[in-house]
Amino acid sequence: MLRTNQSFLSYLEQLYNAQQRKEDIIVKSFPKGKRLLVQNENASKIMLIKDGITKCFFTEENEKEYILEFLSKGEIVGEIELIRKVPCLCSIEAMTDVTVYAISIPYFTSLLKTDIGLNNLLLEVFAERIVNTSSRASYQQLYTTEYTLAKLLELQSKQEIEISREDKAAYLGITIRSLNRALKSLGHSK
Amino acid sequence: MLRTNQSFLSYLEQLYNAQQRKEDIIVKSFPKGKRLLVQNENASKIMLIKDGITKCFFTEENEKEYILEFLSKGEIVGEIELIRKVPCLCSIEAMTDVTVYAISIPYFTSLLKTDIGLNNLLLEVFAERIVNTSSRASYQQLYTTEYTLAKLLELQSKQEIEISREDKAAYLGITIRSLNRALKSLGHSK
DNA sequence: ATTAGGAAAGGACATTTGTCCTTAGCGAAT
DNA sequence: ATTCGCTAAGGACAAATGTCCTTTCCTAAT
Repeated sequence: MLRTNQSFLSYLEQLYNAQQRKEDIIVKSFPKGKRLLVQNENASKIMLIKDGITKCFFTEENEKEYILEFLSKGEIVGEIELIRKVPCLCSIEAMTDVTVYAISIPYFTSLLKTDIGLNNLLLEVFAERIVNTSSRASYQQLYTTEYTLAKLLELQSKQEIEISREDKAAYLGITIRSLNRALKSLGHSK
Repeated sequence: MLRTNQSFLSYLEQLYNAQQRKEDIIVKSFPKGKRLLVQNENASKIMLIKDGITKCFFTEENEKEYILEFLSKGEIVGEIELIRKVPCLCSIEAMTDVTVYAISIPYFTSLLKTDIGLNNLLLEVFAERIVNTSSRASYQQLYTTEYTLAKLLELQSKQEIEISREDKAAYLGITIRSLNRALKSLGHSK
């Protein structure tokens, strides 16, 4: 649920340190609450999270939010949009202060065409995401809220994140009211 | 919903015709109803659909099915499991008679490490799948059944597939009973 | 300490969805 | 044509979820 990717982070640190001109990859910071990417807008950079925690979420036309995943160290954002040449599918918001490696589009494009190591790393990331997203879609449809909430709480307790009730509800795709009921029936009344 | 990929198909036809030893890629057939991959079993080949229509679905522990997508010409299966080195996440079943290019694991692995063209094709496929799966997960959670059913019917009418009621329900993650109700309220009573 | 304002939690009702069982519809065999 | 048997559709009730509004709780100001 809180995704990280140490090998991708190492790979990018290497690229960052190796560059002569310090223009292809720069380090950027986002304070808590700021958005790294905004849904429907064009991404100006590909970013790889160096530190901090973000949430990746859709805002549907009916104003409801749906959180896809929580992204942390070593996770990349904006690359899907570049590959498919479309505006941002979802927003990425800093849940803590965040720093990123911001990679220029032309540089990243050239890497895509030449660097098989990057390609392999990306394939692994994508494979992982497909597995997560699709298996979550499946069990959220087919199981009760209580079951999926229990799974979320379990995952949360294994990691160090603090997830607000709003975010829990948005992750489960339910209302706060339903979340409260489910929490109560799981004995997490407080 | 019915996914196809002409460029990947052309790419593979080229590889198939180019091979000296006719062992790396062979053509295989599956009659309607047969499974190309079975959930939780290990895939012995990577397959690319040459002709026919398949469905890709999870079977959850509570016996319910959830259809992720319908795959046709040029779509690849088994590659995610290879990349992540895990057994099949879902089953792929032939909805019509199907023929595939079956690629040996060692050959595909070597292509992954050397062929940037294949890597780029795969990245595009993966990006597409992530977009589809995640945006579907989002609106299935946040919109009414009627809305998503209407979307399914619309997509179906644009393509040439016949989808049974069971499969429609499995695609929407709802029961047949709910599907019937939704169909009636949309005026598709028959 | 008291009170006012605002946000979070919960009650009540409406709507949706699932389960279970009955009824209707259809094809095959006689 | 009639009946048997199976499958699909729908009714009735139960459970789950959403909406709306009231109540409770917390904080800050006096």
